[in-house]
Amino acid sequence: MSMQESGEMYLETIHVLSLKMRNVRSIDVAEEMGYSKPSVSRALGILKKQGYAETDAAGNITLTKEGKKIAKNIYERHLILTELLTRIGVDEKTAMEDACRVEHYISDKTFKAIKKHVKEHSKNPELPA
Amino acid sequence: MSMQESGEMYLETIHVLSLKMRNVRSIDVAEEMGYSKPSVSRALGILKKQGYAETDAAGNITLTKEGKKIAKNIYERHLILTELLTRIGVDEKTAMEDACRVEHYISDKTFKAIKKHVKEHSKNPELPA
DNA sequence: ATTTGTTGTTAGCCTTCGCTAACATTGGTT
DNA sequence: AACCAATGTTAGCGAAGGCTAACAACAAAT
Repeated sequence: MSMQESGEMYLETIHVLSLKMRNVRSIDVAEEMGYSKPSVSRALGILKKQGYAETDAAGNITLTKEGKKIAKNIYERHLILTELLTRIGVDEKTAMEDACRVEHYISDKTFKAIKKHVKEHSKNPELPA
Repeated sequence: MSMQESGEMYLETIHVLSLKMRNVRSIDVAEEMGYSKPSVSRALGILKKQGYAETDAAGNITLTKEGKKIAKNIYERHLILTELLTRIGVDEKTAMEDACRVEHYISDKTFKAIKKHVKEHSKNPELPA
C-alpha cells in the first residue's frame, strides 16, 4: 500500500524530532503536530503494521530502515523546496509552510529536477533562481 | 466555508471544459475527471449550495462570478506552475500532472512570487529559470 | 406508442483521518 | 502503601469524498 500525505507527515515528524531529542515518544509527536494522543496512537499503529516504525517497551519510537528512507526523502523535499521558494523571493515562514504541504505532491522526477536546479545555483545566490 | 482541493478541481474542470465546448454538462465533468456520475452530482450540489455554480433546466453548468474567479485562479496556477517546472527541465507531461496537484497547496504569496519569477524570465528562455 | 439509451439523482457503503470520552498503566511523591 | 500525574490505548463519532445499485426522466428510434 502506498504512503498517504498523513503517513508521510508522521514519519517526517518522527525523523525530525529524533534529530533534536534522544528519545521520541508518542506524546512528543502529538505536541509537535498539534494532534491528539489517540490520533497519533492510531497513526503509529498503522505505521507499525506497514513496517515503517517500531516502539520499544518504554514507548520510544524508532523508524525502520524503510521508514527512515521515506522520512528522509520527504524532509529533503522540504528543505529543497523551502530553498527554491526563498530563492525566488518568498519569505522564510511562508516558504516553509508551503514546502510542508507541497512536499507530498511532487513526483520524483520533479523533485530531482528541482534539486538539480537548486544545487546548480547554490553558488550564485545573487542570480535569479 | 473555504474551498477544498476537491471543490477547486471541479471548478477548474468546469472552467476548462467551458473553453472547449459550448455547453458543459455533468456527464462531461465526470468523463473528464474520471469520476462516477453520482460523485459529480453530489459535488455539483455542494458547489451550487456554496454559490459557485448553477445549472439550467437542460442541465448545462455555469459558474457564478465567484466560482469563475476561483476556477480562473486555480487554472492560472496550473499554467504558471507547469511553465516553472518545464523551465527547470521537467518534461511536459510530468510538469502538468504535478502542477495539477500542487496548484491547490501553494499560498497566494508563493503563487505571486512564482508568477513574478516566471514572467520576468519569459523573455530569456535560454537562461536557467 | 413502446422501447431503448443517455443523463441525472437518491440511497447508502467505504476509507481516511481528525476528534472526545473513558480507561489502563506506570512512575514519582507524600 | 496510597495517590496523582503523565502517557498510551480503546471505543466510537463526524466530515470529506470517492464508489455501486437502483431509479427517474426524457429523447430518439423502431
